[in-house]
Parts: sequence; structure tokens; C-alpha cells
Amino acid sequence: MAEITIVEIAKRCGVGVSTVSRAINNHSDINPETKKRIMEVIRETGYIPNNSARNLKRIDAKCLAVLVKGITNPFFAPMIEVVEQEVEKRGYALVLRHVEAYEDEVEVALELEKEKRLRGIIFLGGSARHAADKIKQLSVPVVFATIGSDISDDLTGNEYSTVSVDDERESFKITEHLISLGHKRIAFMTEANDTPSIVQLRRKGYESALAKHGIDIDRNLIRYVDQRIYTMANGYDTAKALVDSGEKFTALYCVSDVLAVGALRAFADAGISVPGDVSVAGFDGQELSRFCVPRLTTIRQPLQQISRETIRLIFDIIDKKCGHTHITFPGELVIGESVRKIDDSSL
Amino acid sequence: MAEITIVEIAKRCGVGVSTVSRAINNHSDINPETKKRIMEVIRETGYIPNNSARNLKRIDAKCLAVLVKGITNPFFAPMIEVVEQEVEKRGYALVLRHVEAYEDEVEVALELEKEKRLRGIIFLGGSARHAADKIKQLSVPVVFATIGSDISDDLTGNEYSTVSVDDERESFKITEHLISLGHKRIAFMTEANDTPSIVQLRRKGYESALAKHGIDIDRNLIRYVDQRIYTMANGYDTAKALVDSGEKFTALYCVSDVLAVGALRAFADAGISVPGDVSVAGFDGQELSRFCVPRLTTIRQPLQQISRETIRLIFDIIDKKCGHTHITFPGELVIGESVRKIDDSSL
DNA sequence: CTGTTAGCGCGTTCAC
DNA sequence: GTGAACGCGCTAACAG
Repeated sequence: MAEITIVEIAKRCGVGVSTVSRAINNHSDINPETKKRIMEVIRETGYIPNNSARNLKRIDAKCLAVLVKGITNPFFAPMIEVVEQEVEKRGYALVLRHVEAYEDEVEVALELEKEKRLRGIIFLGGSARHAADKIKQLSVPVVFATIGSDISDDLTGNEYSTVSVDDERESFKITEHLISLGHKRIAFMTEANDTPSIVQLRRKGYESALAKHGIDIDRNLIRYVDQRIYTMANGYDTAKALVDSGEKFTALYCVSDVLAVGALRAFADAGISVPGDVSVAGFDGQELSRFCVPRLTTIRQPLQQISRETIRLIFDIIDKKCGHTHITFPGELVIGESVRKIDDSSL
Repeated sequence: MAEITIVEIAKRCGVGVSTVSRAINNHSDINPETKKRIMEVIRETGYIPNNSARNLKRIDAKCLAVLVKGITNPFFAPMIEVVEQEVEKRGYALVLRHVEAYEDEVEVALELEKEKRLRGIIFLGGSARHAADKIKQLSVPVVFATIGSDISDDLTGNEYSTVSVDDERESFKITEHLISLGHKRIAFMTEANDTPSIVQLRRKGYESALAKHGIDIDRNLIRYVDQRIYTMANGYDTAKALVDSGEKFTALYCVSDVLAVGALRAFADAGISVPGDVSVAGFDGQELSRFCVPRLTTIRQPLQQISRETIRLIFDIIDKKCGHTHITFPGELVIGESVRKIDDSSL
């Protein structure tokens, strides 16, 4: 397979390479006839320009990178769709990159920035805290989506933008909702995580809601999943362990819908009725929460809005229409069928 | 931010660029001391080699590409994890690329092949049929995973490999399972798709099972979702329409678990008990099928095995240990709680 | 409107 | 063991 290059195409057309280049890149100053002829030959030969070479030369490509942390997570799928549409609408190209759990997303961004000519970087998910100096090394605008503003102690917040819900407040909200329905012994399923993160913010919200209403925090009611909060199996196992421990509780609040669905299944297997015997609440408002049986009471994150706003923001920053900002959207308390008012005669 | 290059590093170290290059790429013929000094400077400066330039020059990188069709689909997540592990274990790099529904995955592969130095390409999902000449243009070994062997009419099958279940046979199997439990009026939820695809194979299996048992195919029982078979909302809407139509049926078989879960919810809302009034079967055996209420009866695809075998195969082909092959794994009929034997007194 | 030419940053010869 | 020089394929000046 003789690698066919732009020179070869130029030869076959009897033109210079730059003319071919112009044809490929839709430059205006080219004879339509010439262009047509060139495109013809390109099609015939099946020539495909080498992207590496292009990236190397190109001064500037209208290109955005989106780095998504955790491919296993269906959470981001609806966001990505929106982002793709919007970016295309603006005539930009999109580099979508998945970052493994063990990788440092900023590190990956740094590398990508060298390789492509990026105009901006969007992070979807990922850890909430990054080394300040690394973020500073990024030379194009950065927006974190679904992550709040406390990304690094050492940054003033002017080096990047964020678009997200206020995880602590939303978590407070749903916990208070449970309390308002008479629940006092509210178990909490989360991830054991020392580093500041979304998960930790949600825990804070849970604890402060209890505190506000004079309910003591019972450490036995706080249960940790093994590593990942986006697998049903973890939700199942942890809920089962909770039940088996004999601990009394009237509600279980899980930091993610996925965990909550796993818990639903565990309760079903244990012959515990939801919401008859126990109420279950989730967080995220994923598609799943609307289709499981019973439907989950949860906090819906406005992912569409977050996505759209993220895009708007990054383009505004690119176009120097504004500086870095931190935008917070309210989440929505979605009342499902998995939570109910408590009777006095409960366990 | 002055873009720092290999020349700059060389200058600061007082060595030639090629020495720096050798240090970066772990070449053997370099003084350990020199190397150490260079790596030190690289760390200090935060220098990151430009990948485009590397790809342009590099004769050969141990690199594999995996093209995944449809990012919305959680189906592939477990496969990707396995693939990543295995590839890393063999010391290869991995390029993971998501292909949009409207993109032609082979086209993308062609482009990628020009850009990077690939040694092999793996396709996860995607349409079952491709233009023969395009596949032939690919100069490195190609393996299709989860797609059967009828990828193109014009190919002998020696130009590529496949690793998958026999979708038609598995579909036949689960349909026959329903029939064996006394079901005769078995509705089928699928995607309207003219082009040969997995979906069509499953339909064939459904129809031939009915035929074998002397059950007429009732076109009113075959229901088409709007475009995508991996959204619960589609399963919900289509099941609801089926119920509303007043058509009589005792079982519903959906071409994907995701659709089936949507259907479960629709039946719950309609006050139809599963499996009391209606039995529901899915296909795929995703995590979801084990955690929904009731658990789904479905066909589990052995994704781990498929992934592992795909990797083994592509490396064997790269190493010339074997030629192209077509491997079929049996699926597993998983008995859940969503299907039951029919009474004679049913609707 | 078009052809010629100079690099983009790096890996790879080939001398030393 | 190391450095100088060449060129990968392409785009962007520039000159015509």
C-alpha cells in the first residue's frame, strides 16, 4: 500500500501542492474548476490527508477538546451529545478524549494541547482538586463542567471556569426533604474518599441537614461502597450489608442514582418494600431514575443547561467577551415513588 | 507561554537533539548519566513531546486503535476495560476513538491509519455491512467485535476477522424458550432497519423460531422503536403504544435489555403485572438486566470472552501466527423473573 | 488565481 | 556514546 501524499495528488493533477492544499481546506481563492478536478482525483485515489502533518503546521485550527473522566459512566452521555451539536454549530472541530480513572486529566490535556491546536478545553467530571501549577500551564481557556469551584486551594478562581450545581446545597435539600417527611434514621451510601470531591460535598450537605434538624450523625449509618459510585453491583452489595448489619433505618440516601438502583434490588431481594418499609433516594436524575421500579426520588442535575452554558461560556472566553466565571445551576428535587412519609409505627 | 521543544531541551542540557530523543524513547545506547540529566531538565521545564511530530517521523509505534460506535451505549464499557488491560499488558499503546452514529467507522479508521502508525484496528459495534473496497484499503489487520461475519457481500471473509455471538441463533433460542413456556402471541420490539445488521439477525431468529413451531408471524406484534435501541424511553413509548393498541399478547421480546427495562416501566404504569400478566425478555445481558425489578430473562453475551479473544486474535494476526478467522461464542440464556409459564386462561 | 519554498517538531540515519 | 543533517506531509507565506 503505497502511502499516497499531497505531492502525488499535485502531480497527477498537474498543479502545485499548495493548490491541492487550498482545495482540501476550502480556501476561497481557487478556481472552482481546478478545485473540482482535484477533488475528483482525491476521491479516485482515496487520498486522505495526514492529520499529524496538518497539526504540525497549522497555525490555528478551530478546535475544542473535551476530556471525559470515566468511560463507564453513562452520566455524561447526554452532555456529550449536546456539546457535540453546539460545537459543530459554531463550526469548530471537537476532540473527544476519555480519561481513565487512574490518569490525571490535566496531564492528558497538557499533552493534547501540544499535539493539536486547541482553542479551549472542557473537562467533564473528574477529581475536584488539581495542582495549581499544572492548570496554569494550560495556555487556552479551561472550563470544568459538573465540578464546583473549589478545584484548587492555590488558585484564585480566575484561571478557569466552572459550571455545575451546588452539590452541597442540593444534597442538603434532598436530605431535608427526607427529614421533612419524618425520617430521622437516614442511612447514607457514599464513597470513601479523603480528597475533596463532589462526593465529599454531598456528604457535607447530608450532615449539615441532619445537624440543622438536631439529628445526631450516626457513623453506623454511613456506608462506603468499594471504590466506584457508578455501578449497581456496589449499590447492591452495600445495601445488603446494611440490611444484614441489623442497623435500624427508615431511609437510605445514595450519592448516585446508579447506587440507589442497586439498593432497590437488594431491598427487593431482602423482602423489604420500598417505600413501604424503607424510603430510597438517589442523586443525579439520570434516565434510569425515571424507569426503575419504583421511580427514584432524586436530585436532577440540569445537564442540558450545564452543557449549553459550558459551551457558551468557553466560546465567550475564547472570543474575549468575558473572563473566567463560576456558574451554579439549581438542581431539581424530583419526587418519585421511592420515598414516602413515615408513620410513627416504623422500625 | 513559549512552546518548548526538543531543541530547547537539548540546548539547556548542552547536548544534541538526537541525544534528547534517545533519552525520551528509552534507547539503549545512551549514557545513563546523560539520560538522567536530560530527564531531569525535562521534568523541570514540563516539556511534553509533540505527538504530531512524533507520528510523522516514527517508523512504527506499537499501537492499536479501538473504534467504538455509539457513545451513549453502556454496552461496550465492560469490553473497553478488558481491552485496555490486555493491550497494556502487551506493551502496546491504545487509541480509543468514539464514532458517532452518523459517521462511517471504516472512514474514520482510514483517517486514523494515516495519522498514527497503527498495527491493528478493532471495531466495537457499528453497522454490520461495509463497502468492501474501503475495508480493503485498511492496510493493517482488522477485527470486528460483537459483529458477525456477514460484513460485506463482496468480501470473502479473509480480509478481516470477527468475534461475536451468533445473533440469529441466540435470538432463536430465547424465542423458543418463550414458546416452550406456552407463549404463542409473542410481541417483538426492534428497530426499523433495512440494512443488514445485528438487529436484523435477531429478527430472523425470532421469526424462524415462530415458524419452526408453526406460529404465524403477526405483523401487528412487531413493533418498531424510533431509531435507537439503547434508550429506555424508546422502550417505554413503544411498549405503551403496544398496550394502547389493544393487541393481545402474552410475551414481549425486546432486542435489547435497555428497551426491555423501558417496557417493564410501561407495564407497571399500565397496571400490567410482569410476569403475572405479561412476560418480558431482553437481549444482551447487561448489568442492568440483573438489577431491575423484576430481573430480566435475557441472552447474556460473553463480553469478557469476546474482548479477550479479540485481543488475542488481533495480536496473533499481527505476529503472523494466524490468518483472519471468524469466531463465534455461544450466548447464555439467563433465566430471570420476567418470564413465566403461561396458564391456559390467559388473555 | 497559482506555483515555489520554508519550516512545524521530531526520529532517524550516518558520520564521528 | 553522541551530534549534525535530512526529511516525514503538510500549510502558510510569498512571489508571480
